[in-house]
Amino acid sequence: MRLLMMITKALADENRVRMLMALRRGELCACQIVELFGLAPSTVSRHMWILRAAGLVEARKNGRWVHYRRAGGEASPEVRGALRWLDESLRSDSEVAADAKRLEEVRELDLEALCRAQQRRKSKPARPSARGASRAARKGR
Amino acid sequence: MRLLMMITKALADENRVRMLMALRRGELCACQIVELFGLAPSTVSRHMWILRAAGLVEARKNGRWVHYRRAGGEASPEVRGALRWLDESLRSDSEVAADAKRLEEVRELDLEALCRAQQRRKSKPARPSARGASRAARKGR
DNA sequence: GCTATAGTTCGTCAACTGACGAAATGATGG
DNA sequence: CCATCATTTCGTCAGTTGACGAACTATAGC
Repeated sequence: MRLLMMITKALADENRVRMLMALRRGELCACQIVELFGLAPSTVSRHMWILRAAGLVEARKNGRWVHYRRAGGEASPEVRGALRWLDESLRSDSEVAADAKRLEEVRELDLEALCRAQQRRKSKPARPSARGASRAARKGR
Repeated sequence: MRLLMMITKALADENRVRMLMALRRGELCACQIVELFGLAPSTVSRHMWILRAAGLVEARKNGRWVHYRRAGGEASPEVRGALRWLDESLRSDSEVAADAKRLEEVRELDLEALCRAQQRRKSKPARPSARGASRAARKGR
């Protein structure tokens, strides 16, 4: 029961379900998921932690990047059953299809370029003339 | 996606999952569910409303009693798939088994007697010598 | 070593959820 | 009608959850 409840709670959030569906075609880097859903990196990290704790996804670290993929054949029957149910239920879902389409575009971007773009977006709201401000502030701890 | 999320949110509570499993062997009256789980009637009512809204259970009103049963063959594929997944995943779950055992005892009780017992439990915490107190208070609105 | 950077952890806040009791509803049976 | 009683609806409260930004960790490359 405990594992099953971890799975149902993990599936009880639309973003997490969409993330699982986005992983259907293969593994994704964290920054690609950030880009696809427009969420903060910390939020995506937390979502992936919940999915991992439930056994629904696995993570592979490669240098600075972390790649997530769905749990495979070695996963528990509960997990495999849940993923099968999702796939069957969302086979022709419009939101999932739209995500898949956007994902194709995201996949074509270079990982390095994608992360740099996110970095730029992060610093834009700050004062444009003070690029080093956040760095200086960090030093003062 | 919308129906699927209603289902996953409905399943994201352990009591609701246990209620669904308790309904596996056939329909149950609301007061039997109250007895089985030791929850307030209003709480059970709310849980059953959520399960009904997700299409997982159906209700049949018979006099003062409401009988709940699982959605059957006419239900959507999402619902049928979810119930099948639950049944497979909890086939040998100890909590579900314990509930089933207690349920056998509850089933043997007469419905009227069961409800009267709940009524008695409700008024016991009040002053023992003032049986009509709650009734009188209700009149004063 | 440093610096930059990809990702995670932590603290916080608003929104949601599950629990209950009180009051309302709706059916039964005088 | 009227009282009774099974169930539902409503209001409230505490606990949980999802979002974010700030700070931290770990890796890569100089």
